[in-house]
Amino acid sequence: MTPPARGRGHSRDDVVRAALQILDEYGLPELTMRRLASALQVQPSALYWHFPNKQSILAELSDRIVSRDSHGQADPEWSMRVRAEASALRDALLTYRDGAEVVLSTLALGLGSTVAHDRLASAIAVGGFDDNTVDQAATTLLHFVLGHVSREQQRMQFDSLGAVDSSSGEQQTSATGFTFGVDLLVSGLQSRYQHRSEPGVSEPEQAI
Amino acid sequence: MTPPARGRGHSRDDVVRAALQILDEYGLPELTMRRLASALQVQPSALYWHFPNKQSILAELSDRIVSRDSHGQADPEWSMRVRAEASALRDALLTYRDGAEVVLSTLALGLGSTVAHDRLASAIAVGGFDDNTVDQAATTLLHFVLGHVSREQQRMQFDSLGAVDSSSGEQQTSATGFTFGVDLLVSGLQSRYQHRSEPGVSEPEQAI
DNA sequence: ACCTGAACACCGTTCAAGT
DNA sequence: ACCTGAACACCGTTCAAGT
Repeated sequence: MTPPARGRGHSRDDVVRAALQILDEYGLPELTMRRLASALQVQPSALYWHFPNKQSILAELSDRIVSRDSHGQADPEWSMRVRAEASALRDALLTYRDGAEVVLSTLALGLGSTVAHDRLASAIAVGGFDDNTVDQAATTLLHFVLGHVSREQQRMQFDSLGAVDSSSGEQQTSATGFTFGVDLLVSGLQSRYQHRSEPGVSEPEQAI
Repeated sequence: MTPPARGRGHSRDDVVRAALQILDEYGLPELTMRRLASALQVQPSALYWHFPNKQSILAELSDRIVSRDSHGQADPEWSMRVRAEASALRDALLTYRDGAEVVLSTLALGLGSTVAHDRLASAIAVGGFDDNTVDQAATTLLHFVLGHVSREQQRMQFDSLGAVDSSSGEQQTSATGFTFGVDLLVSGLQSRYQHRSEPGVSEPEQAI
């Protein structure tokens, strides 16, 4: 099963991969249906056999960018797990040019999967918080990560055009700011709900 | 001083006010240069005498939306002040349809003023944190507020099209989620830096 | 100071028709 | 199953010229 069915034409996956390449190489504003079509040596209208519209292509890109799993083994400590998950998400977004913007705009339209939110949520859930807290905290953290990386990538693009000083400080400042924000949220969770977990080591407390 | 100089034509301010009205009435996707021009009974090219391009108009809108001051007198307690400032920003964004999106996209392009960030920062600064902490926390909070309200407005728009159940729960859930996120960040600040408060500034601030 | 007229170089999307 | 050809209904922006 999962039949190849490859006659001559392109598959849906070909479209997505070409789109990802244009995105990474030239950025989101250059990712047009016409340009994507010509990269596949096809008429623009041909794309509409594979996808109903441009936004659905962007939603697919968003899912692929975010779904790139990376992290090593999971830390038993929930707060470390949250940090690791947040960093993994940041890394995934940084993998493609304008990655955060793509995910952000897809989210703003209510499209795309919830995998990013869910990954953060399940890490937080290890801390034994109630479902509502887990969901809200995951949403807050997701907003922060997307906003932060979006600005990070914006600055990267800005710097790449006539940067005077692209020396040491910038990336460190970015990563430091990221860590700061994540830690702030983790601290907030710890201080307000720490009393819900037992003082032992790594015990199977969970929400769902 | 501040000469009227009103001959016959429109002022820069006329353009902005017309744009704000289109934004609020029909939403961001309908706010095109051509539509804006026709609302002013003018050719599209006339807009380029007032502004260099569309993005600069959006940046101006962003500033106006965010600059709407509202809050009553300032609470002496820094954490209450932060909550009030965050709520005021949310209210300002909710004043215009797609308000959060406009500000978010302007911020993403590195345009617009920093007044939103600065207001949050000065509220946090009352807590006596070091400059770096103030700046990072303000950025984190700003990202959260923009992300949250953006989703809120997206849902409002979605619900307005064929909503089955627009009854009680929704707005309460939204406002609750907002409060939760702000409180989470405030708690994070309190738990990690409470010991840093300055002796002579105001009064001893206390948590919870 | 403020705008017109006309054009340029694009967009996303639809749809009948082809193979 | 996958694509072409041609069109539709738009965009933002430029620029000489007008008053």
